[in-house]
Amino acid sequence: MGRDKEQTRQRLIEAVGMALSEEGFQGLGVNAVARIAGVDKVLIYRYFGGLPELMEAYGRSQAFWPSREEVLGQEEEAIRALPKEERIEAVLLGLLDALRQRPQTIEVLAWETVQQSPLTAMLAERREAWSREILEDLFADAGAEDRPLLAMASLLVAGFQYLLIRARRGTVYGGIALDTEAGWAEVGDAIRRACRTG
Amino acid sequence: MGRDKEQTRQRLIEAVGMALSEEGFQGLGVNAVARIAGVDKVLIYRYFGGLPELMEAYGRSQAFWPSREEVLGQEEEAIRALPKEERIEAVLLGLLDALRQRPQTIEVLAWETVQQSPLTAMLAERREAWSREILEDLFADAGAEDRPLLAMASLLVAGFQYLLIRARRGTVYGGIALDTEAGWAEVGDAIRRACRTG
DNA sequence: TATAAAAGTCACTAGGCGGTGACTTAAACC
DNA sequence: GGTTTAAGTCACCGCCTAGTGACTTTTATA
Repeated sequence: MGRDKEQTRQRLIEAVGMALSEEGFQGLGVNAVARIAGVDKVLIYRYFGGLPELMEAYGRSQAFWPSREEVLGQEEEAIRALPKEERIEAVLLGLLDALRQRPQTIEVLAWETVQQSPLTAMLAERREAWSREILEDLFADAGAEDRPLLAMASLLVAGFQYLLIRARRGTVYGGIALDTEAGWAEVGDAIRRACRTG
Repeated sequence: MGRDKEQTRQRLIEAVGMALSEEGFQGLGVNAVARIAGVDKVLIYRYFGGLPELMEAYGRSQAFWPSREEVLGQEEEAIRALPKEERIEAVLLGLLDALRQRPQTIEVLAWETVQQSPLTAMLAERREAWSREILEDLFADAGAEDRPLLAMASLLVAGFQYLLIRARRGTVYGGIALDTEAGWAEVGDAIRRACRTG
């Protein structure tokens, strides 16, 4: 390959994503990333300062969290017209589907549970910002009396995120088969059931 | 200390628990465990065969999951008389409280999400067996039509387990303050709300 | 075209890890 | 009391990691 600093930077950033999907965050180190990028590891230090900064660049380059359109689909206006409970339901189901398409996000979520790093901190902050944004956008009509509903929504998100994390390696959790579509359909039904509350 | 093989074995097993609570499973290795036990690491190999086997002994020595009495408290008979939804609610709230008292269990749960090992497989199997047992014991009257309710229960358990895992390092998740009693009260309310469903 | 600056390579250090063989020391038993 | 056996210590190995300094090669520019 030619000598192109910007391209090499890009290769390194992409290598982080590859390392993450191929080996998980466990096998993430300067040596592995450099090897995957086909580049000398010293360039990680020269171009980024170190692995944490490279990770941060990777974090910035990726859309870890789905857009509102991706979560809500085409029927956004219809969803806005729904009562709060069903709106929550639609958001949660959309988010679950969107996250199932994002193995790298799941990997970083798993990472967040065991390590503090600039990347995980940034991602956590983004996630909180994302939920605040969705909240203000779709639930502008929510008041203090709706706080329990929103707390339940957070609990449900926590639940299926945990299941997504476990599904990477395990196959069953609490009787739910995480490696089958039927199992995830049960999860969807459980979300619906929890939201249909009064 | 005197030369007492059994006592040294015990010290090593306890050291695993200490290492787990003090440094998390990340800082878990033969060197760390031996240092904490105040013992030479070679004894880990001599007495157990290696770290995995020592971990297994630790796994066997610990009651990671609370007993039925611990989850249900004194009012077990009263709970048994409740309708299924409220029974589930009582079990979930009891389990949440019990797990909050068990930092080592939380640590192992976090571990399970990132590593496959004979030990984590064993612990996962135990957890599944535990929930099957509770199910058969407290929900013997449940049929196929109650499966959605039980799936929701699993999702809620997954949710608060994830929050417990995150609470070790993070402080807030989805707007819930994980480092305050008020935050956990919100979680409890969310569980109640989800169970009060038709 | 000569030169300077940047891109990329290579060899090395220091330290932590899991794991092992050879040793010393204490206890148990005849 | 002397000998055997097991408990515990120590020094070391090979491997992998993060990180660095010195080197070569290419490119751009004067």
